[in-house]
Amino acid sequence: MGQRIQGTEDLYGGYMRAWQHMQDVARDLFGAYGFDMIETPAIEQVDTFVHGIGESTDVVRKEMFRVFSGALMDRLLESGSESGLKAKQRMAMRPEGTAGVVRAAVEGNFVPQGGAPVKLWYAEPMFRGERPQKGRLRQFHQVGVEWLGAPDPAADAECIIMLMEFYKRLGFDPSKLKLSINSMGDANCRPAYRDKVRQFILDHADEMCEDCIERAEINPLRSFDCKNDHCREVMKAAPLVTDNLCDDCRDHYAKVKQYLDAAGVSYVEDPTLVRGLDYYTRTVFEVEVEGAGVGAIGGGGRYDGLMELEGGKPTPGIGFAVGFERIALALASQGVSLEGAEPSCVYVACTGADERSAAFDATLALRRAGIRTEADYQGRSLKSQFKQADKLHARVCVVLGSDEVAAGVATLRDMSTHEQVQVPIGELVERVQALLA
RNA sequence: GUGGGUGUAGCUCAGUUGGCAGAGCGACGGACCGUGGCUCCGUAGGUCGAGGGUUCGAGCCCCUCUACCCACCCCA
Repeated sequence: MGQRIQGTEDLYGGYMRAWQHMQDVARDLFGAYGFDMIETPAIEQVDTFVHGIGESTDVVRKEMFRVFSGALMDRLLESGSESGLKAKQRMAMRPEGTAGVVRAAVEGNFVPQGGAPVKLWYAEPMFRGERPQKGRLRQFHQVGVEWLGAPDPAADAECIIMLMEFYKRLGFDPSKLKLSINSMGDANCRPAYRDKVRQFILDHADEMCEDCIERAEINPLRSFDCKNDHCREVMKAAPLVTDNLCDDCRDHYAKVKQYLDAAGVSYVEDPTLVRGLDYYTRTVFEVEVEGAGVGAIGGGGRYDGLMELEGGKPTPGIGFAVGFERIALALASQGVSLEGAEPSCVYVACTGADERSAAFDATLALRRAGIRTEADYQGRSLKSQFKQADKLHARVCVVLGSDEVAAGVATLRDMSTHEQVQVPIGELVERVQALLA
């Protein structure tokens, strides 16, 4: 017998309804902000992710699931090297959503020269080859948005405002959420700043952990959120992005904050907030729930260079992603369930084999009218049919016994008031509808 | 990749020094024979994660494997 792969989950029952509920909330809210849904393939060329996410990131270096056909895999095992592969033969399952959407936007020319911005949202599984733990899976689900072609800082602010509204609609108490924002600079000012930090780490190499010294060359900014307390202490003296922004970036950041203030969104400025994917420029943000212990429940930022990295024309972009599983955990820690209520139904009970076909007819008639209807398929006693109806949260139970069938009527029992009425079988559907209304 | 923990009924878990496999909840049936929730009574349900070892005897001790959980790294 086969087994489920570690770090993957089957979604069904209440958990499935929770995922669907999150998508419904997203559709409503993001729709009001003008976003349309997009679905991109779960597998893309490795290059799409390498160019976008960045070669130096852990996500690309060790967490991507690579995909090969059986025949290709045989050849690879024989030759012992993938150096002879064409780009299209080097595939990976998407570890995040942005790179694929941007690739699609380049390929489909979603934002033609001088064209209007395009706003897209997605709800898709993502794949990362890491060891599972709390709030971390190998296949997990994200809802995210990408807004391409809008350089205006108002877009940054609107994204963040929409994100915070999303949490609220999912059931979070906004006062328990911590929104952190920062600006990471752009192609003009970041390289110089990055060098400064690299130099700072090297100057303090004797006081810092091995990881940080390694980071100095690969991605020095990551040392700001090193788990090592001493490293963080040392990094407190390191140069801050905020002091090293170029005029345009400083101005942009100031306007984003201005818009957030105007909208009454509270935030914390965190000059050490550095999102782990290389494509971010200028505004970055992240949301955590106090005491939930599941890490960030969402994050995003601006990526003005990404369209070019993916082979398109220079086009600004901004977006965020929210992890479903973490949202569910974080909400649970706040005592809120993401699951929608189990759907109610109508139950058709009958007293024996002779009445079964009358029950069959009634069940079909109700379903054809769009009413969720259940019945007994195990030949159980009337008593246990009622138990079943109760368990299914039936609001109305239709009883078809020998008396009813002989008289051409059905008994309708309102399960909450216990009131029963007999109705002509021909009026069954409308009388049930009246009870449900 | 590294480290720690756990695995016993559908679920949550007890199980003493190695001595007949347990409870609560749930499921099912009945009391109420054509009516659910409450109460009471009863019934069913087990490869004790898998394999090997020690022993008269292993859920318990030893070895190997495996799955899951948690933590590091990184991230949603």
